[in-house]
Amino acid sequence: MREIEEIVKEINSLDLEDQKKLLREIYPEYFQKRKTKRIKELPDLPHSGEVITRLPPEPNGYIHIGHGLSFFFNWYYARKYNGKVILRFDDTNPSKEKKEYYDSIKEDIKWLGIDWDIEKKESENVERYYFYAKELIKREKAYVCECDEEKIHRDRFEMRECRCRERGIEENLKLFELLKKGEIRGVLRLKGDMRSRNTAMRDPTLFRINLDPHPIVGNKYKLWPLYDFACAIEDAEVTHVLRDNEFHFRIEVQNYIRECLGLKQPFVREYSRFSVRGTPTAKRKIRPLIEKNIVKGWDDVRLVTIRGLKRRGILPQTVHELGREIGLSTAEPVIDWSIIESINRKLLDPIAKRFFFVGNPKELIVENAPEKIIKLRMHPTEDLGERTLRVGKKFFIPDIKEKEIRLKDLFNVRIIEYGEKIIGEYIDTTLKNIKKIQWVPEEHCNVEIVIPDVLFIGEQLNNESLKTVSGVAERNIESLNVGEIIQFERFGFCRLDEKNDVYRFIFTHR
RNA sequence: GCUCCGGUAGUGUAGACCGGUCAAUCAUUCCGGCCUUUCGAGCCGGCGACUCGGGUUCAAAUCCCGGCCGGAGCACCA
Repeated sequence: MREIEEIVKEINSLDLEDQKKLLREIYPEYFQKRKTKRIKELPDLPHSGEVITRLPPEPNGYIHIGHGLSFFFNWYYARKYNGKVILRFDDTNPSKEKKEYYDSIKEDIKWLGIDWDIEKKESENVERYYFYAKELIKREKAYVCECDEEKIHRDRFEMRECRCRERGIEENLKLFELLKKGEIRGVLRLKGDMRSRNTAMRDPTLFRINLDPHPIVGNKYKLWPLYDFACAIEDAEVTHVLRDNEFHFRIEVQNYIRECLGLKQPFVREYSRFSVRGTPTAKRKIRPLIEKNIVKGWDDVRLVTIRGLKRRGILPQTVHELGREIGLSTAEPVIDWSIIESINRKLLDPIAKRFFFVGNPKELIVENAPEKIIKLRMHPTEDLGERTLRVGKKFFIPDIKEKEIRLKDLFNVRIIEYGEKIIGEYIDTTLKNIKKIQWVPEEHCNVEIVIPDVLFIGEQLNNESLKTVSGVAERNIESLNVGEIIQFERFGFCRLDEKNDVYRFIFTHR
């Protein structure tokens, strides 16, 4: 070993060039550039046997891109390892769940291109939670506490154990039955560790009484499990839990509950919550914006709710790609819209039909223009079919200063007069190196394009987060269906949102 | 406040676990150029980063300690 040290010392005493020279002689491969081009994939996870993951939405609102990414990760690994996906509604709070959201969430998940093998609702599993609760009581790991909320709080803060903790098994069992009937006030608590540094471990509440009717099971139950308990039981059936670090401190609790009950422990992997710059995701932040009419609803195109993204023209696959890009990051990513747009553009470019559109148009009259019917490709390189345009003397064009222009794909025009209308004269069709402009023939559709921008710049509300451009487009857009995403050449990708006298589009991105 | 977690170009990300192919990856933004009957796509090039300070070591983005900054949690919500 001394020899090695001496050799290292000797080599280190050489200067860099000499070291390189020496290395070139004895180990030339070192200098060959290693190509590390690889497609971005999510890292492997430890697994053996069947893989089961879960998507756990609470049916209390619309899901957003954060849920979408979380669902994507869980779905991705289940599919990668030929496992199963459980869609599980975490609906154990009768005061918050709403019937309508069960379906809307399923629609949104389907739209994302994410499927599942098993669907369940925790609200339909309450008897099972009761069973395990009694089991915990029998193992002296849980007790009924009749203290009020405030005292429980204080005890927790002061790390003091409650006297309710000393009750015997039989009494706890009896009180638990009364709790189920709602005949006494109180909660079921876990015998955790009141001195734990993790406050979540200080005898957390497992069940509480809630008399509100539940959208699925109505008034069947008065005693409802809390998140940690229901989740601990349910997650014993999955092998991999991928979730954001909001739940970091609950892992210890849930693991402990399963340990007490002799249930299996899933593999847990956490990642950070992420956000999109200038765009709120939290319901409590979005709701006031809706109430103040700053955004138009949960599907507002400036939001990153799944509905908002869909309306804007973001493709489901873009969410998948974004998931691969960010990965199970433990930093706190703040995604720029440009990254979403760039991914989306690459996916959209080969499949979006092209049409002509002119914003803020001016009229151009070309007196001696030959009337004709022309055919144009729907896409410059892909085979998406053709479209026809009938052209005459009258055109709509953007405002120009040039003396000579070429109407793209048509002919050259010499400008004679600039006024309210522009008057021009037909030259010829030979391709010249002059400015090519977009145009729309006399037969046109009126178009409005809504252009979204970020809602917030820093903490400041962006007053110009929604702009509108009016203009005209070729009549061929009449054949489009609402929801189709096309490209208005030299303007950008747009999604048809509404088809009336005026065609309303949402600007997706350039 | 307390407890955890994190910090690589403007942004996202690879590398870190296992120190030496890192003179640091890929993408995005921005800027040039090429190509194109789209200002889109594509191609080529450019700018641009290891949070700071100490320590360990022949050698630190990588290991250790501390500061700074950011985030999360601290419910009879999930």
